[in-house]
Formats: sequence, C-alpha cells, structure tokens
Amino acid sequence: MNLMTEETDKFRAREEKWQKRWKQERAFVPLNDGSKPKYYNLIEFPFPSGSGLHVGHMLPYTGMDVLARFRRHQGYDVLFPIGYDSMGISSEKYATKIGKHPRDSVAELIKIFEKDISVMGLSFNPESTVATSDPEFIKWTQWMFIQFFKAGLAYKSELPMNWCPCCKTNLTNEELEDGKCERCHGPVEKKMKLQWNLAMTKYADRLIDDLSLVDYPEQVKVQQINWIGRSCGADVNFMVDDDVMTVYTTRIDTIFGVTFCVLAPEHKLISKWLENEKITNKQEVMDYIESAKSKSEFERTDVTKTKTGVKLDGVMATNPFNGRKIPVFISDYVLVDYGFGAIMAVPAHDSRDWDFAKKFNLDIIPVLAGGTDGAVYEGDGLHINSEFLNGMGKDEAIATAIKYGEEHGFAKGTKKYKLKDWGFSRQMYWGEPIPLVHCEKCGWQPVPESELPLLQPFMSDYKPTDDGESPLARATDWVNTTCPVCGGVAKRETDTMPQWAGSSWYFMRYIDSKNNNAFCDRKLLDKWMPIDHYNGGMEHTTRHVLYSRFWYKALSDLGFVPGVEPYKKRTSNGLLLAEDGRKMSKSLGNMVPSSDAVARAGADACRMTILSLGPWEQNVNWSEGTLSGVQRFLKRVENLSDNLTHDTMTVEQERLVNQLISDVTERIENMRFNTAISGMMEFLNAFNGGKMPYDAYEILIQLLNPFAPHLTEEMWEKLGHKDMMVYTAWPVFDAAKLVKQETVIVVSVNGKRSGDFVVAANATQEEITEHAKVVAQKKLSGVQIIKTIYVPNKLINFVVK
RNA sequence: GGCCCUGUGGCGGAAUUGGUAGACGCGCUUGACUCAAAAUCAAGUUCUGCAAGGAGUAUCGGUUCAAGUCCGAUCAGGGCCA
Repeated sequence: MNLMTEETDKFRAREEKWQKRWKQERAFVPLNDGSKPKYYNLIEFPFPSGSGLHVGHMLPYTGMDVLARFRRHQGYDVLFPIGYDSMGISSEKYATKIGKHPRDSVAELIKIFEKDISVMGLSFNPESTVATSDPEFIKWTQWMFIQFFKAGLAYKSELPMNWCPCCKTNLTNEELEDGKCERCHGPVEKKMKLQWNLAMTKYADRLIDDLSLVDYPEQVKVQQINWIGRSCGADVNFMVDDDVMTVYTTRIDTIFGVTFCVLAPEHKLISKWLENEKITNKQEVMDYIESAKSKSEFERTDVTKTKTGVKLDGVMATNPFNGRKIPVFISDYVLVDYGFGAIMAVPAHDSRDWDFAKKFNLDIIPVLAGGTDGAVYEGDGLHINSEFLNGMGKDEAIATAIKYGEEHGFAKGTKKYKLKDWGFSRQMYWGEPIPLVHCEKCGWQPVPESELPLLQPFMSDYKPTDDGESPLARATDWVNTTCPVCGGVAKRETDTMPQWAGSSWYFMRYIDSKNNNAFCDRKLLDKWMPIDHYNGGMEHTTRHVLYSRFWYKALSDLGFVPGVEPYKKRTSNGLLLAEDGRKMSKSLGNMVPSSDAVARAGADACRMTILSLGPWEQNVNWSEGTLSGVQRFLKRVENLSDNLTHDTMTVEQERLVNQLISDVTERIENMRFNTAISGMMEFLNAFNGGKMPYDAYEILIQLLNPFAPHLTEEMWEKLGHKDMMVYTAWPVFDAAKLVKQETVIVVSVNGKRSGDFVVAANATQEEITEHAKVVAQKKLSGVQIIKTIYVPNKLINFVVK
C-alpha cells in the first residue's frame, strides 16, 4: 500500500503540537458553569486486557469523538469521559497469565491504553477518568450494595449455579456461551451453593414498560423484552394425595386436555417422595436425576433432541378441574428455576408434550377444534371436550378458566418472567468484596460506612480454591472480625461482586470523580443525568445495559438519583474486523494496533479510515486501501490551502457549499459518518483543477474538523485565525441557496429510461412535456400515449399502448 | 426450532417518502511528467456488443405508470435466544 511515509512524519509532528495545546488549554474539560446547555456523550469503557488497543477499539471512540466535537461546535457544554473497567475476572486472568498482582498489571495496562488513546486525538475529558479498581471507586460500589441490602434487594439463596471447574468460579447464565463457559469454553456443571442475589425481577415490569421513555434501537428493545420474557398465565394446584403440586401454565384454557404432569428432576417434592417411599421405582428415578445434573440448560431444552424421562411409579396427580387422575413424570426438559419447575402437559396441542406422550404411550385428548388425527395441533381453534369452556375462543376460555379456578381456590392468574434475579456472588480474588459480616447473634450485617472501602487483603496466591469457595476464604485473619452491631465474633462474607458491578454506575462517577463525600454531588447529578447518548456493543444489550438500568432504578427508588432511566439514547456500532474478515486477534496475527496505524498514516487519516469503512451499525473490514485513499484526500485538502482565491462564489459554488453544510450536518447527526466523509470528497472533486474560493475552503475545514481535528486546526491557523477550532460555531446553511438553477429531467416510456435533458428549474410542465416528447421521439412514434406522469424536477414517464 | 438482520461491479460500499442503480474510496487500464520508477496530474472502468442496442441489485413470482427499495415464497450468509 502506498502510504506517504515522508508526509506522515509531518502529520505526526503537527498532531503532537495540537494535542499538547488542547491539553494545556483544557479544551475538553466541561465548563460546568451553566453558561451552555449540557450534553453527556458516553462510550463504553474498556477493560484493560493484554492484547492492547487495536483499530477496532477505536471505532466507537472515534465515532463518538466526532459527535462530541460536533456538539461543542453546536454550543453545548460536553462531557465526554473515558475510564477503565479494571475490576473482575478479565483483569484477574491477565494478571495470572503474566504472573503479576492485578493491582500492578492494571496500572501498567492503563498507562499503555492512555498513550494509545491520546495519540488518536480523542477529545476525552482528561480530568474525569475513573477506574473501577480504584479504592475510592470500590468504596462507592460497596456503599451502593449496602443501600440495596438495607432496602431488602440483596438476599442469599441456594440456587443451582453454573460451576466452571476450569475457571473455578460460578457463572451466571449471561456468562455462558452455548451452554459452556464464555472464557475457557469448557463444560459447565450444576452445583448448589448459597449465594447473594439482587432482586432484579422486582423491576421486571418497569424494565419493560419504561422502554417507552427512551430512544433505543427497536432491535435492542425487542431483545430486552424477550430476555425479560414476561408472560401472563396461571398457577394451578394439582393434588398428589395430601401434597399440593403447583404448575405454571400460559394455556390454562387447555386444562381439560391435560393427560400427565412433568416435574424438573430437582423438584423439591421428589426428594420428599423418595424419602417417604411414595415413589416405588426409587433407583430408576435417582439414576435419572444424577444423569440430568451433568447436562447444561442448553442441552436440556434443545427441542430437536429426543425427550427422556421417568415415570414416578406410585404418584398420581388429580386435575382439579375434572378430578381426573393422571401420571407424573420427571424430565430434564422442565427447568427447576422457571415457574415452579413443574408443568401440566397437553400433548394434543404442544409439540414437546406430544413427543413425550408418544414415547411413553400416554393419552392424547384434543381440546381445540381444527387439528387432524395423528398430529400435534398448535394453532388456534374453538374449545371442545372442555365442559364449560366448549365453544369459546382462546382469550375468553383463559379468562373463564382463571375465574373458575379462583372461585374454587385451586388456580389463580399470575405473571412470570424468564428473567432471574441477578446472581451477584463470585468466587474470585479481583472483585469488590461483598461488604457484609455474619454474626451468630445478629445475622448478616453491613460493614459500617466509615470502614469503606473494604479491600481484599493482599494475597500473592489468589487462585480460586478447588471446592468452590472464594480465595478470600483462605485469608483467615481477614475473614475473622467482630460484629459491627454487638461486637461479638463474626466472619466476613468471602464472595466478591461480578465484573458488572462497577460498570452499572461508573457513568455517574465521571461527573464528579474526585468527590470524597458522595458517589457524586447531587446537584451535578441533576444537571448531567440522564446521559444524552450512550453508544456501545450489541453484546451488552441484555447484560450491562439491563443491569445498569436496574441499578439506576433501584437507586432512584431510594432517592439517590434523578429520573428513572440512565440513558436517553442508545446506539450500537458494528464490529471492525480484520482485513481478512475475521475477528482481530493476536493469535491469528491479523491485528492492526492503533498505535501502528497512527505511526504509519497519522491520526487524522486513521480516524477517517475507521469511519469510512461502512455504515455504523454494520460489521466492517479494515482496509489498508481506504487508509491510503483517505491520506491522499487529506493531502489534497492541505495543498488546496495554497490555491485559494478571494473571488466571490458563483451561484453554483454557493449551492455546493450550502448543500455540503446541510449534508454533513445531517449525516453526523444520524451517525452516517461514511457518507459524511464521501460528501466532502465529492465537494473537493467538484473543484478539481481549479481554485477554491477562500470562504468555501473555510467552511470545508470547519465541517472536516470533527473528523480530522489536527489538520484542520493547522489550516485554520494558516488562514489567519488566532482562536482554536474547538469552540467555533458550526456553519449554518441557507435553504434558499440549495435550489438548483437547472435540473436534469429523465424521460421514460412505460417506466423504461429512454433519455434525459437539462432544463431551467423554473420551466413549466407543458414545456417539459413537449421537450420530453422530442427526446423520446423514437419510442413514441406509432404508439398512443395513454397517460403522462410527471415527477417535478426529476422525471417524466409516458404510458403508451 | 424461534426472533432479528443482511444479500448491489474485481473489492469496501452509495442511492429521502418507490422515480437517472453503481456516488465516494480501493484496485485496474491508458495518457502526461520521468533515463526509469515512485508520487502526482488527466481520462476511462457493471456486463455484453464494433456500434445502435440489450441485460442487470441472490433466485422465482406479485403489486405499480415506475421496484435495489413494497408484498409472498425459496436459497445463501450473519447475529441473538432456546
């Protein structure tokens, strides 16, 4: 590729000059004096990892930097911060790999990251940086947890957790990929352990309903709604002799078609029935339970696999609606932590139940009209074989059945969610210790606020233990403490918080990063929240974004933050892949480190290349060709500064300038950076071979500034301006000057193009029609014009026969 | 299996509400400059055809005066979920 290496040195020297000046004049520090409206522009902060920053990391930073600079030109007081998500499993793993303590490896990595970021000319506020591993930051993360604990949102419960024997830690469902550990890709086992939860499901309805208050891409909203998985259904109590067996169903209207029930292998009633010898095929049942343990949720609910299960001999349930006795099975396709871990099966109208009934030779009773014999029918139809529901449609039958069940006390209408409470315990060293102590007399008590932050003890060996306990459990001096209430003997909680804890509120610390008395001054929160624009990866839609929305709502209910939503607007960028179309990675050797690209072509060229590659939301491939094309463009812009005229602009030149302002403004606003750049290239091409009027050039430089801030500052200075470009007002266009003097009219016959002609913009329709007939003469001879369609300033179409 | 997205030259990609398909960039071809090359500048570059013309936005069908754009089916690729 033909990069101009001798030019690059010049570019680089200039870039350093301006970066230094921006820093000296605190150009990117918000004024915070109320003289301008605020704009909070946010990127997702990186976690410092060993592979360093490549051009892909720079994509969201650069795009949002263009917007930050654009908003400053528009007169906003802009907060555009960056920090480091330096607490959690990824930082710990990196430290382990290089054999250093995470506190040291994190500090080193942050230095490298800061350098890479600064040479790109990104306009982050250098005075508001935060790192989630800073003791001052941890203090407030822990403080917030304590508020949640006091409000009853944090509780301990025994849940089946995903135990990764390789990473020796428990993972939430969100940290699984295809049922395997997302970090080591190894298999995951189910393991029961007492752990801390945050009661996120309490907010499930609001997390769905409040989406109407925010501007997120439709796709993101849909994904969050599906993830939360709200369903309206009914709890129905089946009796098994004296035991109540409750099932959850969304189709209570099919109750008369129930021919069996299925329990999850972990269901509590099973162990009871095994103990009291109710179940007569004990060994078979126990074997099945054992085999289900090793399967992941993914395997268990895979609809394509054949159903397995065991009948519980000796157990019969009674359908409360008709008194019918039905058999009970256990099967692994029923999950213990959704609903009650128990379902009623209607084989005639559910394919999973159908498969199961066929395999075990069970009755199939159709209760909806419209099906055919010998096949499952999952469509709608009027109810049959259903006593008092006969003849009803779905909605009416559901309402009637719920009413009947409620009147008789064996069913009630309820809502259920797929969303689970947030498993908040981790068994790793490099996480915020959960700030609670357990006293025999007083139970769980929060660490007094004056003792925050509660840091982990220094441990040189912080590898997790083999038995699933946190490494902190080995630090007995630290674990043994006194009860903050009664002063008696107590033990500290040894589990730590997940990676997602710090990132759930970091954006508020940016606003007031050095405050010692509060996580953020309330007046400043009122001023800067909510975030006006938050851009980040699509992969965070159901994790980070949902967690932080929950966190914010919880703080809001406790009166600590204004409003109920943290992010007014959310956008997502695509991935920047390597030139070969694969993900950039060290091991594939296809990585383009940003520092390397800057060294070869300069920061301005690098920034514009990243944004030129394709549309914002789509995945794009890095291209060295684009890099050299952009560098050529920048060189031409610079050379043009020696080729300016002071002539007044022609009418056509004025139109081009106004059109450019209009286009670039609109395209930046809509994050269509690739076409904003190509628009400026077109503009330059329109002046090929000639001179550009001074005024036109000055506007081009202003529009180009957010993309190529260094070169444009240099040219701005060369034009004789003393002030820096950072706060110059954005150019405005005159709509009256956008009108073309002449337009090209396309002539078509029956929709097929047959020529075009140029006409004055003020020509009448009659003149145009006559002219068009001449142009299309060949195709119009010997035919009859039935209809003429005229699209003003664009096209005229003759419909002929 | 469900939900969602994408499919346009040799390549990356442009095309308000349906209204000139291929902007812009890369690459390539030719020319100028040069002993030569690089860089730069100029012209060209969807396919087919000498040309007039014809064909053309994954495939097939539909709606419309007019479809890359809207509708239906199919195929291919990707994402999220189960």
